[in-house]
Amino acid sequence: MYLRHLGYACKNVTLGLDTGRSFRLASLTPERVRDTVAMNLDALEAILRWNVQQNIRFLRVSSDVVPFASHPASSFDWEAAFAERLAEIRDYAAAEGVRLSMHPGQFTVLSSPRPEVVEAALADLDWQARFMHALDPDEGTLTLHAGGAYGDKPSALERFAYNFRRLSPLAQRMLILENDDKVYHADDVLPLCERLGVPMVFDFFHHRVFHADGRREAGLLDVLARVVDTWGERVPKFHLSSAKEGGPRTAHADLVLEADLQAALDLMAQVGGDRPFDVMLEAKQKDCAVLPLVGFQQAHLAPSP
DNA sequence: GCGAGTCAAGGTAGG
DNA sequence: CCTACCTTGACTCGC
Repeated sequence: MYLRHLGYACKNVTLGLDTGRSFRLASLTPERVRDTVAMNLDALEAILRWNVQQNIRFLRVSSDVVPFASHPASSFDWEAAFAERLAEIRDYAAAEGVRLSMHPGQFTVLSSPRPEVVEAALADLDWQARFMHALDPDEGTLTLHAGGAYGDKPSALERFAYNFRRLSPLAQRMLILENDDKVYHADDVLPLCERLGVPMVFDFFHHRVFHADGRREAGLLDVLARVVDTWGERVPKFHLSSAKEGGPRTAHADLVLEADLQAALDLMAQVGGDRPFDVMLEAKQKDCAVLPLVGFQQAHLAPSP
């Protein structure tokens, strides 16, 4: 397999632009939401144009792009107000072959035993699926973690599966599941993905943090092959970070070491098959982590026929 | 203009 | 029971 796109998340350090500016709930008015969404979409388009100039074609849009979108106190209809603007950006991204994604945050939990938490998560995933569909209907994804364990992981997984089926068809189609660094590792997430027919985004860094002793490396190729299978005809997506030196072992570094990317590419080469995959770099310095690796990425693209 | 206090939301680990 | 951590700063107020 060969690397297609490298991407980064939510904001651009070089340009000083952020797709997820927000404000306090106390300041919530329809006008404030409208102004903020307009600003975030302008930032998104400027970032996309800069990215294309740098040959970067993969970006995560912040889940705050529409502040309080699923909050009961908000009545702003972003779909009606920004239909044309979203279509413009969608057309630009499509013309340039740009892939987009979103990643609902830590509060979006489908496995929770608390009904109000699950209801909020369903509403959250629903609007983000519609937003993602408006921008990247073909390859857009919503990345989610499996949530908490609550002292009984099998029951939590059952709740996840049950609540997954309560999502809108669009949200079900856009959702993908990621292994985390302390509760649901790849061996938990992969069977869930296979059971639900949901693609799995494999996070190399979380996997390494979880298996710090290295003893999981033996079966890793089999896991990766199954991860790729969960994507069917779609292009698989991976997450990669380097460890922050001296920080907590789960912390992301400012940049991504070329050696860490190379290690991931070596593994993927061993998985085999002539098909592409994308890698989202999760690093503090965002675009600055991707830039030095773009040339590296070009060298690993499949040769043109 | 600036520094300090605060922010919608969940969950885990450790004391 | 409480705090720090994931994340993740940056918004908002009061001076």
